[in-house]
Amino acid sequence: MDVTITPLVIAVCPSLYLKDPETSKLGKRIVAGAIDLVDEIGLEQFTFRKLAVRVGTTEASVYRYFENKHKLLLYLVMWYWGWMDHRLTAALAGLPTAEDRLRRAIRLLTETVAEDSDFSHVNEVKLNRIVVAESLKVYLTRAVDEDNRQGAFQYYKQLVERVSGIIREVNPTFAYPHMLVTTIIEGGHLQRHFSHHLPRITDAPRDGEDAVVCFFTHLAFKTIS
Amino acid sequence: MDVTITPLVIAVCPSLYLKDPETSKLGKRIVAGAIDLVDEIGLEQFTFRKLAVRVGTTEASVYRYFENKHKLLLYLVMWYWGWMDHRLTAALAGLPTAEDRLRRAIRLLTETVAEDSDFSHVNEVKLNRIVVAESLKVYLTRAVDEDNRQGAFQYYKQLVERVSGIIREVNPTFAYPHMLVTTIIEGGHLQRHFSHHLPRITDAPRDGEDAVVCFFTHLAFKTIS
DNA sequence: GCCGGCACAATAGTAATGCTATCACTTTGC
DNA sequence: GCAAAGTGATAGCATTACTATTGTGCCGGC
Repeated sequence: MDVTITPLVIAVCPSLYLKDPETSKLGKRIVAGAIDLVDEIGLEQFTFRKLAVRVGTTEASVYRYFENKHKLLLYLVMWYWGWMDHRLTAALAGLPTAEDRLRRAIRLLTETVAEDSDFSHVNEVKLNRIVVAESLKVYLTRAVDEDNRQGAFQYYKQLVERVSGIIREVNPTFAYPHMLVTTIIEGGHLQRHFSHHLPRITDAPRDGEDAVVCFFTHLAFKTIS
Repeated sequence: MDVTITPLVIAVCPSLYLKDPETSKLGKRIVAGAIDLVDEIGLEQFTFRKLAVRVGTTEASVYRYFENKHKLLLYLVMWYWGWMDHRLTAALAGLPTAEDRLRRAIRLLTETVAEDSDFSHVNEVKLNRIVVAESLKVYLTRAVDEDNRQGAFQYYKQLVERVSGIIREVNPTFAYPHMLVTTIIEGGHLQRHFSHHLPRITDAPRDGEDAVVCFFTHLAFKTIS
């Protein structure tokens, strides 16, 4: 058996950084530290000064890698979608029917990431929490159009396109595959967030299953049927 | 015919303001000015100093009404949900079947607000755009739990509860009515936002209909069937 | 009509944040 | 061994978020 670990290379759009953090030790410490710190204190409280202290460097050095905290968040979120796209591809490879693949994809997209793959300096469990709690802010900005023009959302679009393709396989006449995919992804995050903070506007799980996964699986298959 | 205009009184949770803006001329100018300004420049660029200049008052005076811009946004968003709840109640009153009422509710919640009712100092068209573009930030904050404990989200919860009730009328065995409602509301906003800024991850409307309204109506009825 | 209180204007000021600049030292690549 | 690049250290400025102080006009109560 081949035990070579495929080096997980996720090439985030260069417009998101000034200097590629993957190319230096400090860069990786900055990314890893940012994930720790945003997960701990939230994006609002997060500043480059605090990050610098945490990582044991200076504010100016952080600014050599990232323009500002919005770009850094965008970098993290798009890294996540690049990673998720790899994961998805691997998980769906062996599945025979489009229905199976769709079911598996929805599960992967809506369930909580439970274990750190330890491939890289990135802690995927923490990153998943960040994505759930903060990633929508990446789109809800005046800078969306500019970021979009620079190709920042490429990995996200690619993943949405992939899952839309599966939906079209299941039902070629369904008119809204993209809207369904983004509704599942972002709706999943939101329901996860609500279940922690505003439980009264969500619903209890049935049969000990994960309510979010169940709900969106049910919703998807019914909607495209 | 009775031409008395019911004065639209929306009592937003007192924890959201320091001094009720409804009780003074300046308070109303602050609220109206905030809606104009956030709609124009977005929440990120919005500051109390700019608002004060726009309204012709001072920063310190604005701070007498609202603690900070997050609370002010929360005030605006909850005013919107109070207003929407009134609207919904009025629009559903005459409809005979639960299906009709659900269909109407989904339309009201997902379509764009096209005309300013002119009842008040609040411009509902602009406020609707603000809610679409910024309201999710109200929940995606470390302060959610505290805001929630103070009852800030009351109007939102009330509206979710009302629509959930209709869903239960249509299908009493459906397990996830709340999740479905919040998915429709917030998903609707997000799709509307995406259609303006990231059209490639949405879908074109069919038959000249509004794609967002169509999609969520279809999704809802299929999901609960 | 006078008085007290309130709302607001005007101004000042502090601390934190976001971001830039400079310079010296060290590591790395050739 | 040298040039170039990367980093640390420090300083600094503009803006933001928020608070405090003081004076003035207005309004209602007596």
